[in-house]
Amino acid sequence: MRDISHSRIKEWKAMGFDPSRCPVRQVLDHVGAKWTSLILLELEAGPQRFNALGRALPDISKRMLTQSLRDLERDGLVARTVFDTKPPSVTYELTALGHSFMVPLHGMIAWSAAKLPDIQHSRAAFDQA
Amino acid sequence: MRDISHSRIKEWKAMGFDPSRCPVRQVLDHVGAKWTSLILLELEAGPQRFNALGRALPDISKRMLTQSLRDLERDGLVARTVFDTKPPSVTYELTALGHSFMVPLHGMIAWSAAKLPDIQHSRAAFDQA
DNA sequence: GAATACAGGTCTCTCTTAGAGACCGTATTA
DNA sequence: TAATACGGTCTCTAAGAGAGACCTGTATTC
Repeated sequence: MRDISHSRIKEWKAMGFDPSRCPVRQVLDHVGAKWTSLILLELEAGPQRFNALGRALPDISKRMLTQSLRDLERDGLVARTVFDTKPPSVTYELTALGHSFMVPLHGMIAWSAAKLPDIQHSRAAFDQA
Repeated sequence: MRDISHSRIKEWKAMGFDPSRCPVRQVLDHVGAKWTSLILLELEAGPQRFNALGRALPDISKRMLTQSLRDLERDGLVARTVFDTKPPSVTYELTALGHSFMVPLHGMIAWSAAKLPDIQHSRAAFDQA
C-alpha cells in the first residue's frame, strides 16, 4: 500500500508533513499504551512511590511499570524524584504538562463511559452474527 | 504485583469494578491502536472504499487495514456496506457513534498539537542526559 | 550476628502480536 | 492474452509484552 491518492493525509503531506513521524500518533501511542493512562490517573490524586503504584495497578509487572514511567518522564508528563533516605525512596508525580493532559484524557474517559452500552451492544450483535 | 492497597483503582474495585475488563481501557486500546484513529480521520470526510483507504494511509498493510476496520465495525464506530456490483465494491463510513467519538479524539489531537514543542523539548533534554 | 523484609529496580525467557508481502477469484480493459 | 483493479486472506518473521527470578543495600527482628 504505497500509492497515494487525494486524501486528507495527502494534503498534510503537501504541507510538508511526514505521517510516519506524526505528532498526533506520538501522543496517541501513549494513550493507548495500556498502562500509561492508568498510571496518570493514579498520579492525578497525588505523588506516589514506585511500589505503591505497583500495588495500585494489580496486573502490571515491574518491568512494564518501570518502562511506562520512563516514557512518561521522557515526555515530561511525570517527574521522578529520588530521596536519599536510608532505603532510598522514589516518588513520581504529574508535571504541569501531565496535568494538562488529563483534560483530553478525561474527555475520552467520559465518552467511553457514556457510550459503553452502545459499544457492548454492537459487539454482541457483531459476534453473534 | 498482586497486592492491593488504598488507591483509586481499589475504590473502583470496591464498586464492583474489574480493572482487567475496564471499559475505559477497551476504548483507549482503540485510540492507541496505531491505525484506527487515522482511519477514523480519513472517514470523517465521508465514506471511503477499501482500497481508497489503503492508498490514503501510505504505510498500512492490507492485513492491518482489514483488521482495524473489523474492530471498528464490531464496536459500531464504522459501518460496512457491500454493493453487489460487477467487481463487488465495499464502502466504509462513520456511524453516529463514530462521529460522536471524533469529539474527544479531536480534543486529544488539539492537545498534541499544542503541547508538541514541550514534549519534544523534554525528550531532547532527557535523551541528552 | 544471622535471617528476614523492604526499597527500586534490572535481566532473561517465552509467547503473543504487528507488519510485510504473496496469493486468490472475478471482471474489465487494452 | 495479458495487465489491472476490486476486496480481501494466508503465511512468515521480527518485535514487543508480560512473568517472574534476581540484585544491591539498609533496617529490623531474633
